[in-house]
Amino acid sequence: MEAITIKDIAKALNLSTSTVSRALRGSYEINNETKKLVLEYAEKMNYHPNPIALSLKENRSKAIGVIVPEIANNFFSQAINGIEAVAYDRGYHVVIFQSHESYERERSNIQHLVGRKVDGVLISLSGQTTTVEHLQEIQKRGVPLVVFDRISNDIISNKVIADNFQGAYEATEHLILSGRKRIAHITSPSLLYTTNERLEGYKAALAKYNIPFDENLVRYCGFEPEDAKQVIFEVLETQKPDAIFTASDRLALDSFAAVKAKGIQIPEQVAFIGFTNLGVAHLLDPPLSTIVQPAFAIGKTAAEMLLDTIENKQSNAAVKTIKIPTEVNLRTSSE
Amino acid sequence: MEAITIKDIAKALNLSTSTVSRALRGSYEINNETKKLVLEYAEKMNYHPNPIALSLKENRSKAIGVIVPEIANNFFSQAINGIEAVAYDRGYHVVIFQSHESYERERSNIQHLVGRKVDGVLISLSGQTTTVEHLQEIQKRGVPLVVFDRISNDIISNKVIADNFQGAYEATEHLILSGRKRIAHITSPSLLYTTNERLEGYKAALAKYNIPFDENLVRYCGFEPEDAKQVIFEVLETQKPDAIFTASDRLALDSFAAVKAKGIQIPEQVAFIGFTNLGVAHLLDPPLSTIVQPAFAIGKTAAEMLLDTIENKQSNAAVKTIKIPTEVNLRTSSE
DNA sequence: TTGTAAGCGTTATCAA
DNA sequence: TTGATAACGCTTACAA
Repeated sequence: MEAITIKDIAKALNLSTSTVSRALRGSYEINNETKKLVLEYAEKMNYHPNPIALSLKENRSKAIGVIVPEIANNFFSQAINGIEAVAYDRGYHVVIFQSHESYERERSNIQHLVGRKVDGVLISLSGQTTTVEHLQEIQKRGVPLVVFDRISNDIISNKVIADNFQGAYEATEHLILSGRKRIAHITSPSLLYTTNERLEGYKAALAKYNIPFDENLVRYCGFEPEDAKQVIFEVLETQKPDAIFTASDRLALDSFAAVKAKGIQIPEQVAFIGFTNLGVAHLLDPPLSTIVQPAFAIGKTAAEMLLDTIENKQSNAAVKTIKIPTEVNLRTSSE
Repeated sequence: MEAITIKDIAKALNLSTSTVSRALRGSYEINNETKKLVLEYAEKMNYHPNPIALSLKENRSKAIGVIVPEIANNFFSQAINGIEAVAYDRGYHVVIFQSHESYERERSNIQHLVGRKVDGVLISLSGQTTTVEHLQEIQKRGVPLVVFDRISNDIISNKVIADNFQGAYEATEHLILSGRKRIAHITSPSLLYTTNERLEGYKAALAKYNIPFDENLVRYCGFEPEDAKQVIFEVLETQKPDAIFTASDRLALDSFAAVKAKGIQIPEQVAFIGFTNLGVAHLLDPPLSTIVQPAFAIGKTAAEMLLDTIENKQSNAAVKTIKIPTEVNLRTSSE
């Protein structure tokens, strides 16, 4: 069951490989008879062009590379879902790598991908990434790049993110309108772009209702599970907030558990949350309001931008940053 | 910033491409001086062999294909995590496709992958797949195959699954030991292999404690969200179970919500559950016991089997099915 | 309308 | 110890 090649067809039909090649791609300069002959034989023998040979010839692979911190994370797996959907429709393959929040691993992944001659790269930066030379490097090589969600101001490229400002604003406003004044904000590391956007949304809502911003109510938290517990207990103890606004499902659940464990009265809680836990937020008591990251749409949009760039190769196109609205599900506790 | 090739090195150093090639791979028949010269220059110019050219030459791609029903599913994204970990360590790339539970899409994915000349395929069958000709086809082409989780008896190949029998047995036993007698089992479609394994585990536990098996307590449920609700309400109404054992996190949460909504007393509930919701099961009231599918280990094991097969090409190796134990977290409600 | 030949980057065979 | 050449599968000038 070895795969059949153009050469096999040529031999069988007593033609040259070039004639067969042209016939297969429907070139106008080929006799209709010959064309039909070739096409029928190819069909019969279940011929498929060898994509590796094509890649070598044309110096492209019809594959795109995706680098995410962790695949097993609702947000990223949803995003990959969106990416795969677009790629499949447009005849591209998706090659996946994880950086595991490591800068070194991310560099290595990039190397692999450019070595593999992917036609473009979609990346969400690792938590440790502070320099973007590796990204500039692939840009210099002419490989199109779209950065999504974990973006950086240092790299000039197309970007896609959730509208974190809007989500944070709406969520904070909801808490204020339900009577809360001391709203703790437990969030991701301060150097992430999204962290800042959320903080600004939070601040803007406070400002609108003339509540002074108190930085004692804000806590930045790394990705280690241990960090979270400490930070949460500490802010609950020392600041006595009357609501909590957390920046991830993990932080949301940890703070929820902390509230329960301490028997503290926190009737309102809001979380930036991933996809799967959506079904659970309203089952908790008090129920969690959620700000759902539009992960699928982000992946889809990023992939579309990338493939458009790859296929049009508009060198004049200006880079842009697209913000996708978050979906805010507000729930008030029935105190 | 075009990539540098062996030819460039040869020209620069006034050598032939074959000499350079040999020097780079450290062939013993090359003068040490020359070798050093070449290696240093290659290093300096940041030379990397073109994997596509290698693939064409060696008729392999150092890439494996993965087909799963849905990426954005905790179980599968965890499994892909395991797959990627192994693949990365062993220098393989992972190309991802989703079947979206569609047989046609699965066929198409397989076509793409063999067309791409992947060195092997990892697949978890779609819910609609009832025939395995497409898999036999790739086996005929000599492409190694490992089926994981959603397996089929019709295909003869290496397989990796969770030990669903053991998990279901332990969970059911736990419910029995906490005093339950009418344990409803809400599970996946009856033709899936795992569904049957779980049912057998459930039955075995009942048998051990002399509780007669009552098929009225068992409900099979498709992947449509609508199916679930109906089935759950119906079994709660008509059968008045005193415990529920569900086969997925979705079913678990839906039944939990149903119990709450109806105000029914179901103090014990157990679920086969994915990864992320783990953190939430104990926060519910009553808490859910969980049977965690060892998704990462399944992916890892499957990938290892596949790469071993690819690299050893032992044609004499008998196929085997590996069962990975589930992790059972038992929680009793404090009635 | 069809064929010949070169080339994509690499390695293997054979010759020098 | 090194070099010339063919080959992997395909496309495309250029020739016929």
